[in-house]
Amino acid sequence: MVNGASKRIRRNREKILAAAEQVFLRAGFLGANMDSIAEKAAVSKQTVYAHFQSKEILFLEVIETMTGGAARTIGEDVEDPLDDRPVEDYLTAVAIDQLSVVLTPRLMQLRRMVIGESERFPELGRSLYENGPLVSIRRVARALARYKAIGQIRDCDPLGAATQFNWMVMGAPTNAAMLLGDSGIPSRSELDAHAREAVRIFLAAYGMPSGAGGRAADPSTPT
Amino acid sequence: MVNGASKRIRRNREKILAAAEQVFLRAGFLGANMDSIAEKAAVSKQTVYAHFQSKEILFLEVIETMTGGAARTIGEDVEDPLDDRPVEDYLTAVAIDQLSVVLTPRLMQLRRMVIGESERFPELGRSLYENGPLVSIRRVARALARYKAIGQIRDCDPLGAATQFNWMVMGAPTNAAMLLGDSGIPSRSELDAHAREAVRIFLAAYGMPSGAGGRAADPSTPT
DNA sequence: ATCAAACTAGACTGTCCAGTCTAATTAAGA
DNA sequence: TCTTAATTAGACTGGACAGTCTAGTTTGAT
Repeated sequence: MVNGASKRIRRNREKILAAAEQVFLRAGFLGANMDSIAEKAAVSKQTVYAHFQSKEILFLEVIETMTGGAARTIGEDVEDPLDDRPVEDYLTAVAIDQLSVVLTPRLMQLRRMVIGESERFPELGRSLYENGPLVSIRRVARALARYKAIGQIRDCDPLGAATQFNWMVMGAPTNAAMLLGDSGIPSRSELDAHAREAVRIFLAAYGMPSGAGGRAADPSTPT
Repeated sequence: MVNGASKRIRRNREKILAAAEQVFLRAGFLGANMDSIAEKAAVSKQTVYAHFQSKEILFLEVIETMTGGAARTIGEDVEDPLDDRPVEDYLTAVAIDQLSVVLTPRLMQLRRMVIGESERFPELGRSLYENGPLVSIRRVARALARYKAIGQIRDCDPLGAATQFNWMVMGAPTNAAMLLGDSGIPSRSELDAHAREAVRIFLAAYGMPSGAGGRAADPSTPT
């Protein structure tokens, strides 16, 4: 080959990363074992070590890749509101988008792993926080600032309001999923209802008193 | 001794449990090692095994004790509102109480541990969920039902509203603490402000439109 | 004072596993 | 086709660690 990385090399690398992801997510760093990763990747143990110098390096590579990947996925769907949707519609769309991207078994397992290993690898926790919640919150804050400017929501600190909104939407389902396992992940329709209820509450507090964008608050159909 | 368990036996048992708690919380189940538990307890390894037949049994004992203990602590401070405090005062007191009980390094470490081991020991996750969030939520739901009956909040599903309230209060700080470590635990005054803001938002959505118990919503001073 | 139960130090066993080594095989670019 | 880098199976080393064993010591109830 003329310059580095033939097809086979890249393919093996991917196979190893995929296998390692499965094994690490299920067993954690200490519980995982390099022989089973090699076996699952259908590759010799030697090849694993040819690609990644140590268990720790492989682990970090897997987690960082997943963390970054998740960050990229969120926000591809709902672009910032350069359009002029009413706040309620925008917030509902964002909420549903986030819930359906984040509340998957794969990402919930990642989150459990990172939390569990956060004593051993604190930087992973910080990275997941900054690539996850913080990205979403900042995006919503930007939108809220714009909605505030055009008088669709009250005067408030956009970042603070966005933080509140974020955890009103994500708090209950993520915490349930953390402690109850993947069976704690709500169904699509539960998730939808939850998003709408969160938006309703948020706008009752931050929306305009009555006129303008926000419809009057309707306290029926709670979670 | 006349009947079982002399002082020494109980004392050793406590020493072992205390040492095990420290070691397990720091290192997790797999990362912990029985020799260091024995050493930290200032007890021989043999004695550890005389009290607890295996690492797993000791681990479960430690975690279950902590989980139950935490549940008992919450709610000792704020009794149900047999008194006739206004909703706002009651909810604020509950929020501050919960935040200050739950957001301690020790309980946050327990939570991280349980989440991290929830693949290996799923029952611990369920137990922590039922002894933690669920207890608080049900307590608030009972109170909300009463406040609804006396017309201090709107008509709503008390359990759903209590769930919303719980995660508005606990969502942001616990999630931050999970991923950012104990440095993510907010100070007493941040915690206070956060509790008040959560109550404000909650009452904007669930409180009575204007008169009665809830003061008019005031959107200044967000998180 | 006696004696049984609890405890001690520390050596020991068996298992698991990260990481290495070897010698042979395969594949792909020139 | 030739050559070189990548890969393979599997044996091997060394360390960590759960759990046991032994032989002797302390403790506390009677």
